[in-house]
Amino acid sequence: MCDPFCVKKGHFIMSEVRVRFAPSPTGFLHIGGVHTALFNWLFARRQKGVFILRIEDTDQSRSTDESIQAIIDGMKWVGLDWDEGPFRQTERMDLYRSHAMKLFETRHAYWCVCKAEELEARRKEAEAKGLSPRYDGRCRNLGIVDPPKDAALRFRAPQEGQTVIDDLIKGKVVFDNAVLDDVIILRSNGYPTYNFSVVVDDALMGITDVVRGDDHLTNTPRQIPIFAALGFPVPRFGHLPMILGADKTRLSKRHGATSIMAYKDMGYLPDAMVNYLVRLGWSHGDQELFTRQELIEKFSWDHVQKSAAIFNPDKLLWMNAEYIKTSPPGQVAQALVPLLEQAGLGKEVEAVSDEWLAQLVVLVKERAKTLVEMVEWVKPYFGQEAQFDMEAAKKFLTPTVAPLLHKLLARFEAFPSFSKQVWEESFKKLVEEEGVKMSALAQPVRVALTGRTASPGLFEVMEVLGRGRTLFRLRKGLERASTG
RNA sequence: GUCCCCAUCGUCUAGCCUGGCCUAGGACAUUGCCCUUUCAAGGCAGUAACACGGGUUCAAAUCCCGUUGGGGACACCA
Repeated sequence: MCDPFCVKKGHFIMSEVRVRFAPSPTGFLHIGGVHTALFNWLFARRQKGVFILRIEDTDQSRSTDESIQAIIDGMKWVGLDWDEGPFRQTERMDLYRSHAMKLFETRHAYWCVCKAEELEARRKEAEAKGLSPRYDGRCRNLGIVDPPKDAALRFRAPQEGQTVIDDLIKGKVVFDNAVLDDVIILRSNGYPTYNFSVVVDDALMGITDVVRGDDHLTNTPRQIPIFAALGFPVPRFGHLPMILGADKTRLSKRHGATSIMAYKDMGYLPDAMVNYLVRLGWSHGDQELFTRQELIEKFSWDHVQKSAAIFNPDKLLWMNAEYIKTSPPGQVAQALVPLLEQAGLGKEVEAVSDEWLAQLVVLVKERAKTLVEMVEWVKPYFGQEAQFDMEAAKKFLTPTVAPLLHKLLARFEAFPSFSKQVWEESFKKLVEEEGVKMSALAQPVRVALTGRTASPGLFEVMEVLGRGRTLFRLRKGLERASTG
């Protein structure tokens, strides 16, 4: 085994793939973040490499511990497990400072005494004149060696030649170095800036493939010269297409929920989220549904789209419905329990078995597109009595149907135990004998059993309810019908 | 303003690299029909796209150039 960087013919032949997801903890983990994390994770798992979680919290004013927790919770929920970390950049300050000083010593960096306000004023002025809002290089050749406390350190970017990226997704991208700015690498408060801390960390953590959002593409030519100046090998880069809202602008709150945990609360299954997100920018022929294992086996950069994708909640909803229908019922039931408790059914849930809950899921899984919808579908099956929907009862539990209902009840009561087939036959026979339409009896029974006009098949409902409760509810329904 | 990226149905995409098999396939959504004890689910069918203009070629969705359109970046944010 050689170390992470084996150099061969000037290219890096990696013994092991090492990738990272490096969010900044300034809010909730959003859909876009999960998307990038997912592609990195898939690549790592496919290559049997290492997936690292790194928290980029060098912006003290915006980073919070709650956000870090939100990132961790979100990652865990979608099942993207990391092999190293979470690392926090604020715990690695010495590393950035020492490397920054190394750049200063090698004259790759210089002190800048321009004030932030001045800089902004100059930038605005340039913009007003229609010029590029770049740093004018004022301090570049001042040769400051003994800087005031509030000086910032700038990287002396190359001004000539080109920087070429052989992007994993976009292919060859060329930048003229003339457009490069001398970026600040150490702020006047001593904290490193993003473009510097990423380079130091990506190098020190042995990241072989830097895969991030499209919006970082123009950061890459800024970072490559820093790798070089520090004497580090340059990793491969890959820039993923962005996720846009329906109006083709960057996905944001305006487009609805963007926090991954909001989808958990809305009753989405993590596997459905992952499956939907992976299809945003990646494909494998015509296949839409993938198991996690299939994803790992089939993932490659070859079929990653170059263009941005629009987030389509309709398709996500469809996919969630697919997962609800096809996931193991016990697993769905487990995910449903917290939502049932939230709906105030904690006691009822406690009173039933896991098996019965799974049976309940099977009963309603075809009609619920989310777990939240499923809670509504499942409510009528808890408790002894059915909660009548007023209008439904008024319409179907009328004195007219009472005699019919009475006859049905009598027949059912005669059976010592429940049998779907036997009870259904008996039901149909009665309908035939009475010469009424199926629905004339079915709807009143449905309302009696569930309190509502829409439900799964009558006999499946009875099966879940059991003989005792079925008879009980039928009697209650008859009572209601008789009194009007 | 400068630089960079992108461009197939409304949306996600297959096909593009290695031109002909494309009268452009699948999925979501949508429309109609079927199934049906309700609501779903399911089945079948339909509407719908190669941004535009030039090349190259016997042949272009596929290769080249330009235009247009969209997106991104240009902070002591990440």
